[in-house]
Amino acid sequence: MKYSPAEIEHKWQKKWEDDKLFKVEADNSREKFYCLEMFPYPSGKIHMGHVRNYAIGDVISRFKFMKGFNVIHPMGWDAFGMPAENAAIENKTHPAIWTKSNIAYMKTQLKQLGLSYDWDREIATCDPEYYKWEQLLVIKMFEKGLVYKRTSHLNWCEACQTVLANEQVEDGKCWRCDGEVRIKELDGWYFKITDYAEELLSCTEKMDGWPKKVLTMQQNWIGKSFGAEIDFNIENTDEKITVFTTRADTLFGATFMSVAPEHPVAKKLLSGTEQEKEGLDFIEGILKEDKINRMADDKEKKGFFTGKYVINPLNGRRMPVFIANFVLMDYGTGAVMAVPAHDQRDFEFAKKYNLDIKIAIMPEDQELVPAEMTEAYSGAGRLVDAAQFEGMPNEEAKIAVVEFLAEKGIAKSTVNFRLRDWQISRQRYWGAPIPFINCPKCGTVPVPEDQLPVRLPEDVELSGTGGSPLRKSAAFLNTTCPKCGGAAERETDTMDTFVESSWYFLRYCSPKCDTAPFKTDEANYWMPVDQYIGGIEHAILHLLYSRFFTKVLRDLGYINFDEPFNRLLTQGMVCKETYRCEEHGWLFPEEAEGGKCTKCGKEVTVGRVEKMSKSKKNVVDPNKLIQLYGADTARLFIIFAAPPENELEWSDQGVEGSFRFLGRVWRLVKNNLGLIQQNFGTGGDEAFIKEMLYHTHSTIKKVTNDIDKYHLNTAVAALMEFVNYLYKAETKLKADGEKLVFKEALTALLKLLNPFTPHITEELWEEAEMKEILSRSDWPSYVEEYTKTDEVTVVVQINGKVRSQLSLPRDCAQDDAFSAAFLDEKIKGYTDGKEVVKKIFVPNKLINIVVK
RNA sequence: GCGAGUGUGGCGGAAUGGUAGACGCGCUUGACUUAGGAUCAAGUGCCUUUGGCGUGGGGGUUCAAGUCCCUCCACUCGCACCA
Repeated sequence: MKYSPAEIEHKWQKKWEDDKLFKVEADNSREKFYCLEMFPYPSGKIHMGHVRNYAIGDVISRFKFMKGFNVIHPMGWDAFGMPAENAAIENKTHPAIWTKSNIAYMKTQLKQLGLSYDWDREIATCDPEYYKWEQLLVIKMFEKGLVYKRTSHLNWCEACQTVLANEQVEDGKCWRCDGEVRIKELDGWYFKITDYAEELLSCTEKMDGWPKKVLTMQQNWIGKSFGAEIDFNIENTDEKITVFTTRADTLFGATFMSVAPEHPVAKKLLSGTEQEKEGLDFIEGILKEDKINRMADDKEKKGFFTGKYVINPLNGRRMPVFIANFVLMDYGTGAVMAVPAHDQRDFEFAKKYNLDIKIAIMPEDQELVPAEMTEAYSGAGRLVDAAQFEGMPNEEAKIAVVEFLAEKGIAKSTVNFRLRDWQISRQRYWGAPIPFINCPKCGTVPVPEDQLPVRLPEDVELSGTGGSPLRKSAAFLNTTCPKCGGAAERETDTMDTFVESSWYFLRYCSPKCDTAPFKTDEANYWMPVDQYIGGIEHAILHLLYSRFFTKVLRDLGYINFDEPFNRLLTQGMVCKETYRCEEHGWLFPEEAEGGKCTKCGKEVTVGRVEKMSKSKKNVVDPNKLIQLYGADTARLFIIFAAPPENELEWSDQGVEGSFRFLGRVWRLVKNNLGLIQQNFGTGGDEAFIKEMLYHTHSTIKKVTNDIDKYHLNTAVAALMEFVNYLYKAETKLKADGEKLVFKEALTALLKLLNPFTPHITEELWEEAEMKEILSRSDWPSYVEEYTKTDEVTVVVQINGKVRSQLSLPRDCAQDDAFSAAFLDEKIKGYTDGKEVVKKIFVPNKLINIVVK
């Protein structure tokens, strides 16, 4: 009978489901393993990136399951977000309907892959039973001072009609729609993630289960720097401007000051002056620019002189104050002291506007002359023109200058972070409502716990224009203040969807809990996640936010651990070459059959290998793949084709190869069903039996170790080798004892292969009349002794080059090995008449003879 | 510019400092076949083949280097006027 996956895969999926094979409960007497894959956004159907992510997770889960761990392996839906709302506007449906039907379809797709999820733990974040608890957490955070509202200059995506967090602006464009982002002054809600900056940073040093790359990215994003805040008096006033600097040692060289266009002091300085209008226009011009433009590489530095001066606190120098396009309101204090001699940006600015350049740091090996400088000098040196600090090494002066000014109360050393508070307001409908009431008398009042969830109103017509959709529902908007009972308005912003994904892994621990977000004892049992798997694109956003939430929930007393994810595996992208027809543009692979466009017959241009994407049409539909080859082949190919963290290049021929391999497994076991069902005595060719034991046990060892290290591709390679060997061994079987060992080899093969291709192995297992379900059976163990052969091949090198090979008894003595080597004919040819200078012996491996 | 990483056959990829190229794809030859895009067997780094050369280039450490060190080159990713 031929291997036909379609027939067997459905059967086993149903069986596992009916038996609730992967349903788990917390059990303190057993060691747990939490395997988690990043949950998907229900966009409509799954793509190969999902398949790869879940295939990797499933191998690990099933492996740990067979190893006897209490494995929690949940799945759910990151169900709030823009596409549902856009689809609703387009199709005049409700986002909930669109989302739910997508979830239903994608769930059938996931089930077709035979993934070992405990579906009883499924959650969807758009479910009020989910966001109710999120709202509660936000209120708890508010009570702790970790949530606040303020007006500021925010990133606004015109296409999405909403605000974006800093992290969500990539290359000046919206992370989701690639639309242009500009600055808009708006009210917004914030999470005080900056309170945790220090801990989020310091914990990265202990997170050795994460890829270094991701940790570095997070460290850079948090961006800790040591420096000082220094006050500068505004000339002829009592007011001051505070700057942040990491180079207090260069203060003697500060000749002007630059402030961000958004800085409140900018308008204040201009106020009432004759250049006020011109100055305001200048500010306006910069703020109006979109983010791509403003952040452009070669952006020219532009400034506007406010007409006002500040006084250098060290030497009393009058420093003109400029509004400058390159100063960031977001970083430090939004104002910088400009030291053109020692800062390249200030240097360029000074050259352009003809401002003073004063040397403050003189290097040992050259003499800086302002007029001759072509770029700023930012290296080390001694202070010059520096009063009592004259001649001091600049590193010392960084501290000394601040201490001196601190005594006068005009400076303090500070630590500054690049990390900003997390802006969570979105002016959209399809998100969790922010649970506050704005009362004209009492201000911001949290919605009382017993009134949660604040549900999304059903009566909103989505148009995509005209501001926040929730404002259009009178029933939602108008309410009474829980404090004073007076008329009040509900907050109409909804939360950034990254809030939902910041704690979903906790909800999985108690998905049905209706008294709390989750049960503390269950979370403390299951968490932290032992293995988290997902795309590198979440290196900062989702992973940083989740770490923040975990720490907050710990401090709120919900949980007792510091970090959510012990180990992180960032799987690589799934790529494929692109096809293009000059007339029809990008083509789907099936439209480029035989190098000709199926629409017009023209020659197809084969492009580079790129990430599979709808826009370039270089996609392979998981449904079709499963139809053609079955889920087992799809899983096997994806695991085998590349290490999990590498890019995976799609290869139709590679898929065929994986399918062929499963066919070989199928025939091998089918041919020997009778043998497996029989019982055998002992006896037979001892060497042959030893050989079979060697192959079996070293394969068990290799596959076990490889899966532990997540070298999944080499584990599969070892299984392929094993199957190749078993085909050879099969032809030599005679005696009972040989058949017995061969039978054991086959059962080991099925077990080892099961995490990768569970359906075919389960089917063969059943046909072999094994009693229990394979997925529930034990992982095979190996006997170390069997993994060693009696004879070993020892290579003989002359001067480091391999010249011969010897077959020697395992662990033979050094002297015996050398004598054997010197007796070897080939070696004699190299050693005769030569002086042996040195002899190296590596047991069971190698001999190196150095001759002269 | 700063930071991180990667460079191995025709391709994807293997190799605790110890036989470079496991495994797979592709290719070659053969077998079985009405047929082969099924299956099986053998072969497959390169060359001027008793041998020589080979892991991006150059240098170094070592008995021994894909692996460690220095340097250069190329590519990828992340951050990017962060004061």
